[in-house]
Parts: sequence; C-alpha cells; structure tokens
Amino acid sequence: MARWQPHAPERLVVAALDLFEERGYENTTVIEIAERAGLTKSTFFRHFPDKREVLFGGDTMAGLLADGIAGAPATAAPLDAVAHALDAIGREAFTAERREFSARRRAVIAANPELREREALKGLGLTAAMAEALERRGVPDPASRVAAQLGALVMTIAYERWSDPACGDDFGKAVRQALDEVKAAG
Amino acid sequence: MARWQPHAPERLVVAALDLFEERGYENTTVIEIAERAGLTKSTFFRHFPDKREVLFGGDTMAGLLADGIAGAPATAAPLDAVAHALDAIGREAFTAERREFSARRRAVIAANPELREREALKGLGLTAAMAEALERRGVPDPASRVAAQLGALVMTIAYERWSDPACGDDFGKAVRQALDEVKAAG
DNA sequence: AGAGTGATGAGACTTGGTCCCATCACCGTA
DNA sequence: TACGGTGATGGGACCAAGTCTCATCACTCT
Repeated sequence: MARWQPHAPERLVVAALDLFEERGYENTTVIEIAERAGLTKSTFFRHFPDKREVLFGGDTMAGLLADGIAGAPATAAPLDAVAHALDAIGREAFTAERREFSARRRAVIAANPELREREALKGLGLTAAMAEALERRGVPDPASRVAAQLGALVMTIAYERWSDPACGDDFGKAVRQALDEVKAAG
Repeated sequence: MARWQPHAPERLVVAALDLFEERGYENTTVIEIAERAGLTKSTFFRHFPDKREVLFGGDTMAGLLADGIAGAPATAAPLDAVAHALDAIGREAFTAERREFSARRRAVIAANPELREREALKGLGLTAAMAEALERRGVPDPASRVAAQLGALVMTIAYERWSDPACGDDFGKAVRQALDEVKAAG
C-alpha cells in the first residue's frame, strides 16, 4: 500500500479543471484546488510552478515534435516532415480517450486571458522547437521558420477540429486534412 | 503650469525600463518604479493594468495593421496587403528615434519569461487582427490565416533587424527584404 | 469666494508564489 | 524489534502583485 494517496499531480489537475469550469479560473484559489484534491497549497506548488501550469503539464510536446521531425524520411519536404511529427504526436498525446478532457481544458483556457497567455507562450516554444529541428535536417533559416509557422497553423487547425465533439476523433486525419488546406492556400 | 508633473505614463515607462535593465524585471518592484517616477503604486496601476504592460503600452498596433490591410490596393495578394500594412506601421511606430528605446525594450523582454509570455499573447492578437482584416477583403479562411502567419513572421524578422544597431534604421526596407526571403522560402 | 473636477496618495485587503522547518509513513538494516 | 534514512507532505511566515475605497490637493469655472 502506498504511503499517501497516489497520483497527486493528476488529482490536482482534475480538481483544478472541475473548479475552473464551475466558478471560473480567477474565482478559484490554489488553496481550494489543493483542498479538493485532499492536499495543501504547499504540495500544489511542489508539483506545479504556478497556478496556470496545472493545465499545461508536461512539456513533452516540444521533444516529441523534434523527434518526429528528425525521424521523418530524408526526402520529405520541410512541411511534410512537420506533418509527420504531428501525426506521431497524435498517436502519442492526442488519443481518443483524452479528447473529452482536452475539449474541457480548451474551453477553460479560451475563457481566460491569463491562460491564453500561457498557451501563446507554449505555442511559441513549439514553433521554435520545430524550426530548430528542421534546421538540424539542413533546412536553412528563413525556410525553417516558414515551415514551422505553417506547421504551427496546421497543428492549431487540427487541434481545433479534433477537440470538437462534432468532428472525428482521429487527430492524424485532421492533420492531413489541415495540411492539404494550408498547402492549397499558400 | 500643470497641476502635476506631466507625462506620468511616459515617466513610468522610462523608470521601469531603466530599473529592469539595472537589476532585472523580477528584482524590480512596482513601488520602486513608481518612486523613481516620483509617483506611487496606486498611480502606476491607474495607468497600467499590470506590471508587464508598462512595456507594451498602447494596443494601437492591431488597429494600424487592420487599417493598413484594408487600405492596400484591391489587386494586392494577401501577403502583399500585409506587407503594405507593415510598411505603414513602420512609418507610424517604428521610426528612427524610437529605435534605441525599442532595442533596450527588446533586450529586457528577451531576458524574462513573464515578459516573453505577454509578448507572445500580443503577437497572437496581431496575427488574429491580420487574419480578420484579410477576411474583410474577401480572403477565405484557410488562406487568410496562412497569410497572417507568414505576415507575422515577416514582421518578426523585420523587427529583429530594425532593432539591431548594426543594421539599417529603415523598417520599411527591412519589411520588403524579409518579405522577399519568406516568399522565396515558401 | 466657493463648488466642481480629475489626478494623485494612502492604506487595508486578497491572492499567487517562495521558503523553511516539522511531521509522518515507509524501507532497509541490525 | 528497534532504529536511522528517505521522500512526500503539512504548516506557517513572508513578500510582491493587484484591487478597492476614501482622502487630498491643485486647478478651473462660475
């Protein structure tokens, strides 16, 4: 038997998302989140550097993206290498069982400027990670950033659709569709 | 003679930038900023909604961008309409006498994650404003967002170079150069 | 002279976030 | 069985950001 109730970070995430939905992000206190999870403020900040980060746990995305780009066929064009990475991430992170949670999280973030701000920063980080990974493939500077920007747009569009319960739950499919549309529009 | 020392917001901005350079953003207190400007904490928050915003004053950019896009020749392609707007903004906001201030501000922002976060959010706002302005010109959804993303990249590159004291001080020139590079890379 | 106006000052208050120290449950070893 | 080590937690002091309310003060207008 465990010493303490296990999965403290997960419990905090669930408690936070519940409370944010109920009364809004800014009307929810870190102490309240911790209490609902059966923990304390101290423990909350031991698991998350700040209140916003409870919805942005795990900075594994950048690494996954970089790996996915590095692992794309050598013949793939920059934007196709990005799409390859996005597809890999879809199998890893954007799975069907996380879709409902993702949709709730999305709605909460959209409703609060402080959370949108954090999301914007994360997005910049992902874009930079894509550009760097492309440069490691030999794509020169302006082209790498162009492909990263378009890749970020593809990811955003695919994520929007995948989160929407009215759409399908296959992230890879959404990526390929968004990629085609972006290519056609460029 | 004025009732109070005039230009309180400007004095706060200058005091803040000085202090951020001297001891760093997070080692500077709002009270210290206000005191250096001969004011108080109350007055600081009367002029700026929060501590970060003192470096992001005036949300006029989005409006200027939208106007510039709306005012572009009807025959201009989406990305060229964006470039037209960037050029207009350069004459308005990125003038030669603001260049040194801009470079200092840039360095301070780059050194602090909290400020980078705010900048990321502002960037998203500008990108969204560009996309909306393009849609008002009749550019359909995926194409508008593609052009806005590339326009944001052009703006970023031009701004980087214009801020660099080793480069020229003509923002419009930097825009045109960045535009050519981005077009060639796409 | 006196009332109105608008920017400022002062201070209480809440909350996010940091820090330090005590506690507690388990584990390994004797 | 006893004992010290370890790692997650609890508790509380503390600081700074941000909000709010009320007082003040200098100038303007009548």
